[in-house]
Amino acid sequence: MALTHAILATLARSPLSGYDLAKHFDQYVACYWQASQQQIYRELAKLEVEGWVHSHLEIQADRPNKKVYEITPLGKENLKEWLKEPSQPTVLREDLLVKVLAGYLVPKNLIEEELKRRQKIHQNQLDHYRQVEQSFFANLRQVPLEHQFQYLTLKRGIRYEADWIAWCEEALTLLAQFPEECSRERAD
Amino acid sequence: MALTHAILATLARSPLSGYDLAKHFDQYVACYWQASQQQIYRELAKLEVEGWVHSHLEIQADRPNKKVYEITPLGKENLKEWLKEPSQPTVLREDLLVKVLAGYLVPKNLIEEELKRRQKIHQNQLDHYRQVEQSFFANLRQVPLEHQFQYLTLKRGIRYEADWIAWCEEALTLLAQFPEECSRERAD
DNA sequence: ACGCACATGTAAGCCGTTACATGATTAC
DNA sequence: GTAATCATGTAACGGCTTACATGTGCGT
Repeated sequence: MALTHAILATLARSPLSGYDLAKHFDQYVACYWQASQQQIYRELAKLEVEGWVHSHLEIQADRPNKKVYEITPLGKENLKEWLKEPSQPTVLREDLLVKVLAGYLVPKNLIEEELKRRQKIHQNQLDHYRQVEQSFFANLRQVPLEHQFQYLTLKRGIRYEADWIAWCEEALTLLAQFPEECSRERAD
Repeated sequence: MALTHAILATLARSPLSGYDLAKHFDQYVACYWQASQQQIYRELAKLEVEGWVHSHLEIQADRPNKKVYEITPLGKENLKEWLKEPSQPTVLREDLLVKVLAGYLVPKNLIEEELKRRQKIHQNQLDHYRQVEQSFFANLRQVPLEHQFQYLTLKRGIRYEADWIAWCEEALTLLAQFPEECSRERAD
């Protein structure tokens, strides 16, 4: 399981509370690892039992207190060991493609609208990543090494979104050439 | 849940046994929906209870008998209804990117090797998809409509793999420019 | 005799999703 | 006063993975 290591890898860069981790994940890690707040809290509790992280309460005057988690030397060792293991490509499960596969069963414009909707989602995400790129990685050689590695992951996110947009465009073009007959219902 | 609909969508094209479904998934559906044999068997049992598919035993002389599943009109209605619902992008969970993020903790060549290994995996998959493209979709306008839609999904798979390869290449190039210091261990 | 492809399942455990629960502080 | 943000959790359910279990027929 790798949520464990996604959290360890993030904490290795700087200590964070569960809440801040969740926000960080949403902003920067989402392009390759999505996790809910609930998952993160549960996982942190486990990690602490294992001794891979430890926490201390940070008293805040103006806000609710927070529990800040830090990676332990043991946790860091564990993370390094994990880095050495080969990793497998993710299993893919993409609803939209299943819908495209069965698209001949419904009116053509239904699929077209769905493709356009989807294209916009990826465009928004791409815009977001590009903005992060501009703000934090404008001059790559002057940022700390950790951030240079982070930049590689951001690049992956950028490509991923751009690739989706390109496919949507391509699919829409091809769809336009398909015969209209798909919109007709058959008796069955 | 959409394994249900991935199976219905496949059975809508032609009846298949659980075993054949699993093989078909591996060959053609894997680029957007991966499912194990176990999942497929279990799901088929559920689908039959719901009345969305029904099965009959096909006696085979030279091989073990098989249970062939067909979609029912009710199942097809259900599938069409599902097609009308908007779908969300998949959640991503990519180990390799977590490893890249924490890559500064281990010797540089370790990450490089992993990237090269990964690039090969995607190259192999891409080669496979291109071969499917050549064999089945050489002249798109002469294949039945169902296959034209399937072609769109294959195109997604092709892009996906090509995109991974391109990113690996890019990441390797950038990595080569990173300082060597990452290979040094720090006292902590 | 052995391994492989064909063929169908069960069971345990883990992980992720969703809903629920609580409570403080800030801004309007 | 009420909505939003900050902050931390618990509980139930369901799906997915992994391992196990069983058996046929073909090729070598």
